[in-house]
Amino acid sequence: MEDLTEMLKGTLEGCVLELISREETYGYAITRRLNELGFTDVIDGTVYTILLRLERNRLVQVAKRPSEVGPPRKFYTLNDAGRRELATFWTKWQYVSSRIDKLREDGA
Amino acid sequence: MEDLTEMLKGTLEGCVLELISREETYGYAITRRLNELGFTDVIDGTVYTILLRLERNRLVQVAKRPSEVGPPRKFYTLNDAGRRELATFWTKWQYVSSRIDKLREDGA
DNA sequence: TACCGGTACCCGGTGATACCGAATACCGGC
DNA sequence: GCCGGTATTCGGTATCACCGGGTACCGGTA
Repeated sequence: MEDLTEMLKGTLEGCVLELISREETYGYAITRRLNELGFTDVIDGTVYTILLRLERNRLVQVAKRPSEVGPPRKFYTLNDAGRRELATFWTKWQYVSSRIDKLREDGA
Repeated sequence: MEDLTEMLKGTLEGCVLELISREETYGYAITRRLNELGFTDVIDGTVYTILLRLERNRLVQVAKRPSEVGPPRKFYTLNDAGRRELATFWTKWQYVSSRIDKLREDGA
């Protein structure tokens, strides 16, 4: 699928939040997971900027732990603010996507 | 619904294309229509920038005609390139929205 | 020992996009 | 003559995903 970057704006961060909410995880693994899920062109640099933003906005808890196969990993967990943010993200997504689908179908 | 601007990035232009494809129309009317359709906070300034972009990218045909209730209107119609753009927009939307919905449901 | 690929993270800068605020202008009615 | 509704334009702003490069840890191999 050709360039989707503009369409991912505002939604990619929510996807990352969702993945973190499932289980404690780290940037490299999140990128891999997103690629598997069809977001094939999302690269690690993008995910790291999102993670740093989440950290700056105090939506996540961070724990650095060593890895046995490479440099240390930064593991992320949602805090209460993060869970609220995730909930409002899905509310917004539901709202926007339903309106767009509606506009597409009966359109006018 | 609170601030949706980030989530509309990359999709609002497609919505405008869709509305134009339905019938020849102009900026002010498009804004009104979008507001009715649930995009309540989208303002005329935003729509006009999109329209000028469509014009610059040669996706629309433009015809300026007088109005009986105000200043002249710029009516827009899709050309072939515009129709192709609209088609690829919906393809992308289908792709992205289905992946996000999937990620939400069975998530991992 | 030196190198290389895979793992893992960070940072400065870019381009695209929706939004904001102000300005211009046409029109009818009070 | 002013005000609200109609109609468009423009310069500037904020945010976001992306790009390119850099740093660093680790195991295997030549």
